[in-house]
Amino acid sequence: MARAHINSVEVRRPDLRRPFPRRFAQRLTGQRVLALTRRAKYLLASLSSGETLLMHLGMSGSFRTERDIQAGRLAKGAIEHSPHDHVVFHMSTGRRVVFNDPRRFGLMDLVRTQTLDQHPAIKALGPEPLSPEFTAAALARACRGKNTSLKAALLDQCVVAGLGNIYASEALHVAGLLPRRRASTLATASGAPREAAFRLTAAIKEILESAIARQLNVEYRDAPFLVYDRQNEPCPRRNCVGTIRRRVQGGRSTFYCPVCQR
DNA sequence: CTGTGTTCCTGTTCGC
DNA sequence: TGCGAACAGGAACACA
Repeated sequence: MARAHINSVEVRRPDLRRPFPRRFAQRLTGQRVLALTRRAKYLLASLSSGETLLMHLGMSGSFRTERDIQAGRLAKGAIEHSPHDHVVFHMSTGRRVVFNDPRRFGLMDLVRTQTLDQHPAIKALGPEPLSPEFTAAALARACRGKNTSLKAALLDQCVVAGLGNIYASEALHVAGLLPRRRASTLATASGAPREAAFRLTAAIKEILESAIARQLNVEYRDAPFLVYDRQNEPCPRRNCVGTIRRRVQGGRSTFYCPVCQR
């Protein structure tokens, strides 16, 4: 849990995907970070001011921390820095937290912690996939009557929060479901979950848990995916003779096995 | 309202 | 080697 103070903040450009909120640096300066949490793909730092710093990495964003070497006697502007280091938090611990984002699809906003749930980016989010609330029944309900594909439904953050393009393909493969299958086929006419909904819910939980475990283990961090980025390779499922295909769906690459996914 | 396509931006990789 | 095209892990927005 974080307890450091933000001594100062450098904001090196006026915007990322959207403008920084007004008086951004001033509102952060001197604040203590009470907690660092997450909702879907949003990082949340709750501050002693009663505001929460809401951050999103977009596609190319990242944070790093390093020892905060003070400018000292160097002239202002004499320090070289990466053109994509857009925000630097100077912390009371003597370290700095640097936000780097070449494509600038990231996002930072400040919202009152009390009304965080009303924030437009947060309020429409569906259940966390690893929470007990994310069940086959919940998934079926969210997909009931949806004319769109399963792949699109999984990327819809209202249906389930936090799945991205890679793990949508991975989960559909584990569940044995075709990405283009209609989302509505997860539910019966009355909205009850069909077997496919149970399989997909379990597959999502399984794929995310193993992904997290992998990220926690340096040795396996770069292990290959099951189907993502593996077009023309043999299907990894035991006894399946299929070949992984790639197709563009809703403008995003989708990978699947046409033999074992139905 | 629902579903699909476009757009934001820059870096890397691929094919000629 | 150089060059342009295609593509990249996200989500807001415009539009049919």
